[in-house]
Amino acid sequence: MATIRDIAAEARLSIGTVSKILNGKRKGSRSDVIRNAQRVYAIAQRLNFRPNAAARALVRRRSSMVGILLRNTQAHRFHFLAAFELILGMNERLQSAGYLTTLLRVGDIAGKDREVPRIFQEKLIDGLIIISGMPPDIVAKIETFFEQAIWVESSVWHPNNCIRRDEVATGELVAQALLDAGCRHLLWVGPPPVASSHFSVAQRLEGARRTAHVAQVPMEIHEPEDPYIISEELVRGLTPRTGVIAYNSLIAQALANQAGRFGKNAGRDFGLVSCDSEADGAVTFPQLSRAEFDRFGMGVAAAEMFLRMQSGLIKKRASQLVSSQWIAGTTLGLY
Amino acid sequence: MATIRDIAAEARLSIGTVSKILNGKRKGSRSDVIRNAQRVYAIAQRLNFRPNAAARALVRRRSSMVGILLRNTQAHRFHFLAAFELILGMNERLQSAGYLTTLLRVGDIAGKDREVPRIFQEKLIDGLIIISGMPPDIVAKIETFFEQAIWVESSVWHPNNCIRRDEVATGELVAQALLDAGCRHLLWVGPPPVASSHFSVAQRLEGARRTAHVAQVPMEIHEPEDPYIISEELVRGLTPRTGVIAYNSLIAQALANQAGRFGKNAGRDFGLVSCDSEADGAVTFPQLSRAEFDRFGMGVAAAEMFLRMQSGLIKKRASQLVSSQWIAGTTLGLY
DNA sequence: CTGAAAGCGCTTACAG
DNA sequence: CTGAAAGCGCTTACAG
Repeated sequence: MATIRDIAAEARLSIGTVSKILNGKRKGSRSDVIRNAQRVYAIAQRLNFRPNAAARALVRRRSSMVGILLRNTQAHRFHFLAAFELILGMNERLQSAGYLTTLLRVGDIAGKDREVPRIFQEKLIDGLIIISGMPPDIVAKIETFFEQAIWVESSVWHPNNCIRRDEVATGELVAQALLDAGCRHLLWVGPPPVASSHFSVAQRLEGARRTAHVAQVPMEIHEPEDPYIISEELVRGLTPRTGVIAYNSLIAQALANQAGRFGKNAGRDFGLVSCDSEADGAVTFPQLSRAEFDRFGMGVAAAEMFLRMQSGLIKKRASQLVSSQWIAGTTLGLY
Repeated sequence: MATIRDIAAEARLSIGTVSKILNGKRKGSRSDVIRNAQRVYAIAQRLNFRPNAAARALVRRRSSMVGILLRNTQAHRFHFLAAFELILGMNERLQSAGYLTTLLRVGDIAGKDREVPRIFQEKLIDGLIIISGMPPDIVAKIETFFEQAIWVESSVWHPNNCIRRDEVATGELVAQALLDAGCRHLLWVGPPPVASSHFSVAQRLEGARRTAHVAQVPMEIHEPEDPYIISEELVRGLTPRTGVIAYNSLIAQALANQAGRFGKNAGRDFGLVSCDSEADGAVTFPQLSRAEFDRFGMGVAAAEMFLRMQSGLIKKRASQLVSSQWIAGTTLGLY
């Protein structure tokens, strides 16, 4: 592995000078200066020279690395797939700003058994981006160690440094669409709310509930243990006046599949909307009327937030709520 | 930010001693030795001390970081979602071995416009894990800069350091299942093969073709521009003796959706299998008969390969082919 | 512009 | 065990 010292020796220059040349810190145009630079470039290239990032980080006092923290649990696998789009968005923006991203996953079992991620044991990253909710002890650790943290789609919500989807508005949006289409009663199908639920579970329902309330339309709530298993009874109860609100598009797809078995079609025999749109859903179930949400874009926005924070231009960055977009589809119901 | 020097000052010990204590490099039991250690621990804790990773990496001559290289293209989004499971598997294993993973994405546009990822410009990672195919110029760059590289699900296939799914066997597996179920003609539905196609496109088809050939059963091939759009004509042609082989479960789901509109049911009115099973598919279309594949597990295996390589126990690690598993489902067809 | 020197924060032979 | 010293590979004031 060639070092700057090897280049200096070959070029018969000091390592300081080589460093300056390689970092473009000279602007002179004297012929010997130019020639030195060209010699150095040539040697560096021939030797496959690449500066040692650790040495650089040490002297610059920053690593230009950002950590992306995920929760490491089996139960969150779908959320994880969605998280990937966020991550790719962050990666895109951060990579182009010269940052490297490192994926960190933190377990769920609190206490001594839990392996403490290396990131809490070493000074390594310049800052942290946290995706989704975290257990309280992890949140506490983050707040002690990382001044520079951005919370994305997380249960943590401060006036600053947070970004998340406006889930209440999403619930309102889809419920209103069903009402506008003529539905006279609503039916919510979502996962059971538990303490560790993602905030979207409660907020989407809350938004739908509000809208139903204002319109004085009744809303029934289904929160089965496994929301992807749709009961026959539920399907039998569907009428053209029913507007089903699925928490996400997987539930919507499962419901449409099950309804199909009983000869019922979403859009013809009942109304169906989803609060969310997973990547695959847009391909396999494009007719689904739904609220969509640009996760990649939010990743970019979160990275932007992070970069501004790093630049020190502003110590704090006001939190952002991101709106959903409406995708009409054909499963809305009667007009 | 506290450094080891701060601790040394407070503890009235030399920084070398503090370093040794913090790294558990002493085993004496003299009372003053023990007391020193405890003082140092206490001070480190109080000061929120974490060793500087860059300094450590510099002196140890290794960063304990692994790069995971992905291809950055719009066209690969579905592949990317699958890649995430691989990544999580790698991350799991590597994190527990004290490695940090950094996500690298490399663009598709060759030539000067393409931003050279920082990873090719700095000495930073101990090794690289490459996921999926890469353009030739990138492959060349990797081979010059990284001796320690593992190729995962990639078009690159050497006798060593590679791991991928056995796609020919997968094609054989699903085709045989249809034949065993009594299908008398097969129908392949997949993406059009182009130069940059993933190797699985050609290999799955190849496997199916071989099996059909051996059984002397005809096989028709559909490779529409957009394989997720299933034509009415195709659906009309389906009979109980037809065995449809979908390249992946998204295509299978799209086909099942479209067939449903014409009152045709997979498993009753025709046979349907998928060569692959995306995460979402298992939830929304559990009845689908398909070949499955543990991506997380492959990620772990790839990480394992990497770790052995790093440990230097073996310079090269023989390449591995991973088999698919058969998930029976109910869409197979007549018996 | 160029070079010698100090220093980033650690680890690790080497004496004591 | 402990401490002083060298060194990991760079960057950057400071003189010249």
